[in-house]
Amino acid sequence: MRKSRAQTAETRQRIVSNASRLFLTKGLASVGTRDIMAASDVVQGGFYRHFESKEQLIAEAYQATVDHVFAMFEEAIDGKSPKDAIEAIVTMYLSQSPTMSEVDLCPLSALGSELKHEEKCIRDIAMLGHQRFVDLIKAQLTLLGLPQARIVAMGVISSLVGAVTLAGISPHQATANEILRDAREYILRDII
Amino acid sequence: MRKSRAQTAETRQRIVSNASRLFLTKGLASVGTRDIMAASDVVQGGFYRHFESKEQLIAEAYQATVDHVFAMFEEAIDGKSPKDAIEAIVTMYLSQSPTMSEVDLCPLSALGSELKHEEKCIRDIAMLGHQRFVDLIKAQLTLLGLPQARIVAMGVISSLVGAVTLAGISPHQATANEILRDAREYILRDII
DNA sequence: TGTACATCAGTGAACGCGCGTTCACTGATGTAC
DNA sequence: TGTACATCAGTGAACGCGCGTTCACTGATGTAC
Repeated sequence: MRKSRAQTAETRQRIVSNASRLFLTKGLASVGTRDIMAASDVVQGGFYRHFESKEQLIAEAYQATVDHVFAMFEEAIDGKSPKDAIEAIVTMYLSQSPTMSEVDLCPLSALGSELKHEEKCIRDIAMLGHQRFVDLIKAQLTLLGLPQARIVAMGVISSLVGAVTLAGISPHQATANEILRDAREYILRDII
Repeated sequence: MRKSRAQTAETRQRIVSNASRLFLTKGLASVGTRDIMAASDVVQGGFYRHFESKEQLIAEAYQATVDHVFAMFEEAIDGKSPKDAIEAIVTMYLSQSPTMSEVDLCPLSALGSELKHEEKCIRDIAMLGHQRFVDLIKAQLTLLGLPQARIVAMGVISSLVGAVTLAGISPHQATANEILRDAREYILRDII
């Protein structure tokens, strides 16, 4: 039952992709290797033909998510003025939600406090993603001529992550929307 | 081996107190009923003499933490001007850290994304704490005469929660400190 | 107030369950000649 | 290019482990008379 190299690569990618989605929506701890394999139409035992451990898959899935989120950001700001670019990113970031089925999630907000208890290699990947996000915002703020671009960029990102985290906790959609709407106003208030 | 009512109440309180500390530092999922009972010098089986389920303990521990954090806030701002009060709360909030052993943690930041997957009753308690926090900040901002006090209060809290969450993820203390320092600057910049 | 009984806090072992991981096995694919 | 063998992706069952929870039991405490 050995598969061709192309099929093997395709299966592996399908596993990473399903893992990303499941981890983001249900958390790292509550998604098991069986769930991921079942979603990928492979039996549980096959997991270790592709990955050394669940942790390695978490690392790969995280990295894939980061890359995907940044590809979306790049696409969203392409050709826009710095002002419009920042507004687009903030709006897009604050639109992510588990209830909106097909919206992509930022792992910093989706996993947040869960990452604290992961191994260093995963936290390193997470913080590299954070740094990349800071650089992206900072570059736009600098183009805008805003003073203290780094501090504002750091603050903006903390606000974004906090707002999405809090909105995710709220059992009431109205409260969640209020948190996100107010965060948008708060962040853009002195930029645009 | 039945204990007196006073001793029973004392044991129960010890369990809640230990549970709060353990949950805040290690997360809800990774702390078991055995860990909590062992830390409280009671054998695991005794758990269900005091609580119906782990979930009920989580709810009580969460509520106790919220009350404790607000008691600290009230004490910190007592007699201060609105400006000083806000600065005190922001500084205190951003000083919390698992590495600083005896600092108290806000459950919104400490548990954050983990709360998403908890039952409604716990998320309700969490959002009541959030609302209380918003009201506290909003009241001070209103005293300051700041326009849009509610929006700013919501934004400030999102920033605080996001910054502490991100700082907790960072494996490097220097990066964590930078996140917290920048958040402080970002938040206070247009208030003080 | 003193006694006889019911209550129940704490004990320590056990339950079922789901988890991450391992294993022997299979047969199509890849490789070496 | 064709053949003979080694590789290894996928299978399905099993492993040990820790979890939340349950249980029968003990004996000091609380209650009823």
